[in-house]
Formats: sequence, structure tokens, C-alpha cells
Amino acid sequence: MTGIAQRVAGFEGQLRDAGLRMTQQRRLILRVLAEADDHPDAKGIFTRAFALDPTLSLSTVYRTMKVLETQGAIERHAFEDGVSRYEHADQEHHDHLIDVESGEVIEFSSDAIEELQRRIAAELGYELVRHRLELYGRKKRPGVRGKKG
Amino acid sequence: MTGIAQRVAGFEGQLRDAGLRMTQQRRLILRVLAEADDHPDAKGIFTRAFALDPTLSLSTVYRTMKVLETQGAIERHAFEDGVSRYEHADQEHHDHLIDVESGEVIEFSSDAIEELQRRIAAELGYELVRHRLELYGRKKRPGVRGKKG
DNA sequence: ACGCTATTGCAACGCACTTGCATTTGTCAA
DNA sequence: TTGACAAATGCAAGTGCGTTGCAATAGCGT
Repeated sequence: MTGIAQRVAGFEGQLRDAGLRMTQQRRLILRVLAEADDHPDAKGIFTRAFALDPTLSLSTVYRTMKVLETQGAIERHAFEDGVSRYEHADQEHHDHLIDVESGEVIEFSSDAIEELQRRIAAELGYELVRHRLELYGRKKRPGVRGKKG
Repeated sequence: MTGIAQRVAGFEGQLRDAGLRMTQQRRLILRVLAEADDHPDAKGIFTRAFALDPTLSLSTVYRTMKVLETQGAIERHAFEDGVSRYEHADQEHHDHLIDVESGEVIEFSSDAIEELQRRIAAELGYELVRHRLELYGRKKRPGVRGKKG
């Protein structure tokens, strides 16, 4: 895993190249994101960041998320409830499985499914640009399999 | 294809069994949905239905969509823009490919991808409950293939 | 240190969707 | 048919997430 400090520093240069500024607020939000191992929404990010700097405002979070997304520093997802959730983007492409009972989000990736999607699009006469795949599942209890359980 | 009239009549019985009423508004919305071959949102359905009966209100459309979904008469999807789109449910399961240029929605289904998803979930220790799969693609121009085109 | 302008906080706004309430209207029983 | 009761409707107000106009603040190059 890359260190948080390096990540933030690296992003600072990226911003500067785009003529943007590395503000206290952006640094703070970036840190919260880097420390997150889940998929928080704007309010969640705000809450965590606000605890560290109570002058932060929610609209700054929204604006910052937009900047970060444009810069490719984070990825935005909207699961079933429709609210935008974020994760930092310094990782391999992956899709998500959501536990329908707990709401827990599990990441996974499958070359087979990526390839299959590309092929399906091709068969329909399309070049695949991107996709959205979410699996919703229920945890299997080990030892219970089949109707006769 | 099933006739619209039968579909509406069939649904009427379904409603009655659930202790609900077949009102003029529901009949009207059902007809609009049956005649739609696209994936309209609530406002789109309202516009089409309003043209046939200008006493209809938008909140009735929203409420009716909820009833229809609960009864399993329609399916709700939310693509990238987040607004809910609807289609009648008397068809096989399918996923969607969205043309990123025109917004056109193409339906497709693939047993291979269904099976693969089930397997992936199983490998993570989950039983697949449902999924959401959307492909976003760009129309391939015939005769242009590869970089040297 | 200075000045330009990006960025911020705040409050107001936009949009999709929901809801409280008084009124209308299916439906079922007589 | 008619009557009555609960379900459904229209309207307007309310939610919730996200955006935006504006005046004040603060990065950053000089």
C-alpha cells in the first residue's frame, strides 16, 4: 500500500499542474479518503473531516469530490439507494458485491466477466466504453446447502 | 406479444386480490406503459398519460409506479443520471446497454454472464440475490477496425 | 510582503420524489 | 341500485441530495 503522505503529496503536484490549489480543506478530505477502507458518501466524508476541522462545510466536500473525480483521484459509484459514494482510485479496476443484509460492500474483479462484457457489446455492434456491475447477495451459511439442509 | 387489453385485465385481478382498486388513473398509466417500447421516467409517463387525461397528477404517477413495482407488474431501473426509469415486466430477464452518444437503451441477455455472476458471488461466499449490469458503449462504424483503419 | 484569483462558507436554490390532508371514487354488501 | 367505507387522488408543502451566487478568505507566483 502506498503511504497516505506520499499520495497526498503526489496529488498536490497534479493539482498544481492543473492550475488548482492545494488548500487545507482538500488536504483534509484527501486524508479522510485515504484512510477510509469503505465507500463513504459525501455526508460521511464530511462527518469524518468535520471532526478534525469544524470549519469545513458540506458544500466544500461536494465541490472537492467533483475536483478529485475530474482529476482522476477518486471514483464515484451510486448503488441502489442512489447516493454517490466515493473511493480513492489508486487501485485496480474492480466491481462490487453488496451484502443485502448488512450493506457491506465487497470488492472483486474478474477478467472473465470483463472479457465477456466486451464480447457482448461487440456482438451488439458496440465498443464498450465502461460498465457498471453490482451484485447483491446474501451470505451463505457454511454447512447449509440445498433444500434439504 | 400479449395484447394490451388482456394485460390490463389480468393486472386488474391481481390488484383486486391484493385488496387494491383499479382506478381510471391506474388503467391509463398501465396502458401508457404497455404501449411504451422505451424506458420512460415518471415525468415521461406523466406527459404521455396527461395527454389522454389532463386531470392526472404527477404524484399519482409516482404512487402508481410504486404499487406496480410492488405487484411485480413493472421493473424499475436507474441508469447513470440517477432518475428512475420503468418498463413493464412481462418479459424475460435482461440487462441494458446504453449508447453513450444517443442515450438509446438496448436490451440484451446472456446466460453466460448470469452464470458467471452466480459463480463469482458463490466464490465470495454469497448467494446471488439480484444484480445490476449496465454496459455503456459507442456504436462501431462498420469497416473501421483497429488503429490502422 | 503584494496582488491576483481560486476557493471557501453560507444561504438560497434545483430537482426527483414523498407525504399530509381534504375530497373523490371504487367496490362490496344489502 | 343505492349507501357506506376505505382506498386513491390532487394539491401543496416537505425531504434529501446536490448545486450555485455571492462576499469574504487564502493559496501561490512575483
